[in-house]
Formats: sequence, C-alpha cells, structure tokens
Amino acid sequence: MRVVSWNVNSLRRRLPRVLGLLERHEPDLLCLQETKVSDDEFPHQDFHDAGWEAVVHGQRTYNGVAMVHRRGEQLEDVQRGFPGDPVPEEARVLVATFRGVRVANLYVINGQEVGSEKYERKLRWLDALQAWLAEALAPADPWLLVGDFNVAPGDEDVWDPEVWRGRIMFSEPEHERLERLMGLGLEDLYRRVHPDGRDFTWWDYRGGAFHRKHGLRIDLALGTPPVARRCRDVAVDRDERKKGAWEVGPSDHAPLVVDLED
Amino acid sequence: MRVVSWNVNSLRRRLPRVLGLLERHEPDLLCLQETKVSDDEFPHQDFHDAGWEAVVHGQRTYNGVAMVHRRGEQLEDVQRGFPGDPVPEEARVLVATFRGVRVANLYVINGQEVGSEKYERKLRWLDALQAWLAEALAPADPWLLVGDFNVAPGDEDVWDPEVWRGRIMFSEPEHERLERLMGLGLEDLYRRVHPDGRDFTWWDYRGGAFHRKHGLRIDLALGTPPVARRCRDVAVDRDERKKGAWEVGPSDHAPLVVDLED
DNA sequence: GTGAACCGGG
DNA sequence: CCCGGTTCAC
Repeated sequence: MRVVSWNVNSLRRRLPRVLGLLERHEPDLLCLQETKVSDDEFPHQDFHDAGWEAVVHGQRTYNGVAMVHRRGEQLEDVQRGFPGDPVPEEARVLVATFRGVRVANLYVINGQEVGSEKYERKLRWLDALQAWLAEALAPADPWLLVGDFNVAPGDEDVWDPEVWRGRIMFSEPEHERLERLMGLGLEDLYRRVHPDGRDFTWWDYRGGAFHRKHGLRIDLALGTPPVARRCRDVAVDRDERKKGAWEVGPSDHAPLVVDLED
Repeated sequence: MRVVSWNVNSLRRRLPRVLGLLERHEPDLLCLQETKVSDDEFPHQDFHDAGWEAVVHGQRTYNGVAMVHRRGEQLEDVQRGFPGDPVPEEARVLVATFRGVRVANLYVINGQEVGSEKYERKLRWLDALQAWLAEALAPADPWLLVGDFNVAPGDEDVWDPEVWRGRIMFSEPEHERLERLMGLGLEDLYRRVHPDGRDFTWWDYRGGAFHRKHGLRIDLALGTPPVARRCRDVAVDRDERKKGAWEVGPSDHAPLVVDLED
C-alpha cells in the first residue's frame, strides 16, 4: 500500500495540485498538513467527486491536518489531537487506523527561531508528544508516523549542515527530541531505503532556494519494525515543487511517497 | 477613429483583459482610469510587446489614468492634472492631443456618500475642473472628454431613479455640476446617438447587481460640436463585465466604445 | 515568497 | 464583492 504525506501550505489554494497528485500517485492514503481550512469549509465535495473521502482536523488560517482515502474504504479509531497536548487548540495531529496500521499524521510546531518563545513551545510540544507515544505505542505494533516534523534528522538531510547547525530545524535540543522519539522503536524509513540519499522535502520560497538546491529533509515517515520491514521505497516527488502548468504555484514542501508491501 | 474609455479597477489585475480588449476592439486610443499603479511599475513592456504605447499619470493604490495608442503614433501636448486642482496629488486627469482632437481622460472623485467630507471634496473638485475648462476649452475646438464621471446624467441613466435620487452619483448638486460642464458646449455623445438608450456602464460588485441589471451610466464621452458632429456610435461593451474565460474577474465598469468619423 | 486575515476604499 | 496595503506566520 502507498501512503503519501504532503504539507500543502493551504489546501484551498493547492486543491487542483492535490487532486492532480491523487491521480498521479494513486495513493491509498494521503496525509495532508497545513490545510489552513476550518472543518466546515473543507472542500469535501471536490474530493468526493474525484472518488475520495477526507477525515479532517482543521482550523482557520493556521495548521490543520487531514487524511484522504478512497471512497468505500474506512479509517478506524480516528483521534484528533493527543492527550497532554500543551496547545490542544492547534490542529496538528490526526491519528487513524488504516488497513491495520496505526497512522499518525503530524504537523510539528515550526519554532520560528532558536531561543524564541515559540521555540520553547516546540520543545515542550515534542516532549508531550513523546510522553503520549511512550504510552500509546508499542514497538511490536504496526505504527506509521508521517508528516512535517520541522526537524532535519542529520547532516545528510540539510543542504549545508554548517550553515544550519544550531539554527531552527537543526538544533541540538530538537535532535535530542527526535532521537528520543525514535528510541521508542521507530525507524526513519527514507534513510532505511536510501542510506546515502540526499533528497530534501522543503525549500524556502525565498531567494531561489529550490533552484539552488538549498533544501532540508524535514518531512519524515517513521515506522515501528512491523511497518519498517514492509517498506519497499520512500521517494520525494520533487517535480511537484516545480511551477508546472498548474494555475497555482507549488507548496514550499514536496510530497513524500511511502510504499509498503501489502 | 475609435476611442475606448474604461475604468479597469487595477491595471495590474486586469492586464490580460485590457490586452484582450485591444485585440477585440482595435481602438486607436484607449483611455484607462483607476489603474492603481505608480508610473515606475506601469507594465509598459506588455503593451509594447503587443504593439502599443502608453502615456501614464499614475499613483500607488488609488486613482491613476493612462492613454494607450498604437506604436508609431504620437500623443501631443500631454498634460498631467489641471491647473487649480484642489487635490493635485491625486492622479485623476490626463490630457493629450490625438489626431487633432484634444482628449481629456478623467477619473472624477467618487464622493462616498452625500454630505460626507469626500462628497464636499467631489463638488469642489468639479468646480475647479469647470473653472479650468471654461478657460482652456472653446466650443469651436475639437475636444473629447471621456472617463468615469461618477455622476449619472439623468433618470434614463439609472436602473431605478427613485432609489438613486439624492444618493451619491445621482444628487442634485452633482447634476448641477455636470450640467454646468456641458454648458461649456459639450454634448453627451452616447445620448446623442441613443436618445432612448438604457445602457449602463457600472454595476456594484455586491449583491449580484450586474445580473439584476442594477447599473448606472457614469462613464461618459462628452464632445464639443466639431467632435459631436463626427460621432457615429457610442457603445457599451457589456460582455466585458461578464466573467468570461479570463483568468481574472471583470472590472465593475464596462468599456465605452466611441466611434468618430475620420 | 507565499498565504490568510483584517482594514479602508469603492 | 473586489482591490491594494499591511501584518503576521512560516
């Protein structure tokens, strides 16, 4: 089965590209972040008309996550947010069971700048996420965490680690949190299949970062062993970040395509 | 020769439709109002590439007028603003001689609401315009005044005169000013060729006014006798106010197409 | 650089 | 209802 994760930076703006991605990749499950749309304004009809159904956890202006699956299939035990979330008013987490796999769709706090108030909130939020998953997740169970983690795991995941070291998305406290999370028994599926891969998933809109290949790999897929064993490929749809013939520009993130053996 | 007048409500936004209009109507002179663009940001290149040249008198955000003619032809004695303008910082008037006709491209102050401070400014501005034209214009000379007058001349120029009487664009003091202006020897060219015409040129964006035919004729072409005699037709391009297959929506004004015998 | 919200202007 | 500017977030 195929799971795609994509930070769309406004679903309403990106809708034609999202529908195009569904046609192009034919995922079984699409996890969206930064939908920036409240649940009552979610474009359910457009997905329905194209043969899909969406489970949403959104808000106006900021954040917002959603999971899209084929009509006829079901998401089970849907959970919005997580117990202990220090900012439960922000729609950042959507969890559901799909074909027996517990899938968590995450949009981690960005943190703006190391040392800022928002950065401290990011660390505390990751601590709370850790506490919840330590409780909820057993390594023997099939779990898949996907989304925008707003942390690049290692030196190979940043276009220039010396430029980025200590900065937001690449600071030691953030790395500690990510490593602690993976200590629960989660493996970075992209790195598993591409030990020397240099694919990025995010490029700043400014300064021609995409063209200059100044990217970061901050969109991740983490799996417990039962899921990691099934992982055949993880690929970045870098073309989606290009302008293309769409009536709307690209998101600043590229979709992450995860293929698991059935 | 054909002169088109159009309040575009932002030239940058409406540029594709303006270029389309040039192709569709092939005017000899296009007078634009509410370009809302400063002279250094005017899209000269786009007009040049399509075979046209623009003489501009613009500002950022508000107002702004421009005159577009074929490359190779010239506008002579270009005048920006007029002597005695009480608000010379607002780009509302552009005058130039084209093929021997003195053409004044006007964007009259809207006035917001009868009795308001802006309404009083509108009346004083029309008084100043009158004083200048009384000085500058002789009825024996070929003059053509076009643009957004923000005044509907008579009952036939308003979808419901009883609703509009006394309101902005249809108040007695505004009518006095317009009649006094025409007293200089100017004729309403649309009314000359269509004595019983009921074409409107502006419809509020709100409340489906266009669809309900709730319009006003506030975009005018006034001519001295030497020009009026040459007038063959004045038509409103109502189709331009429709949505169409353009990538941008319409202006709230429709273009006015004036045909003069050569 | 891009998006959404809010505001003033029409 | 639409446009431009501003502010804020990322």
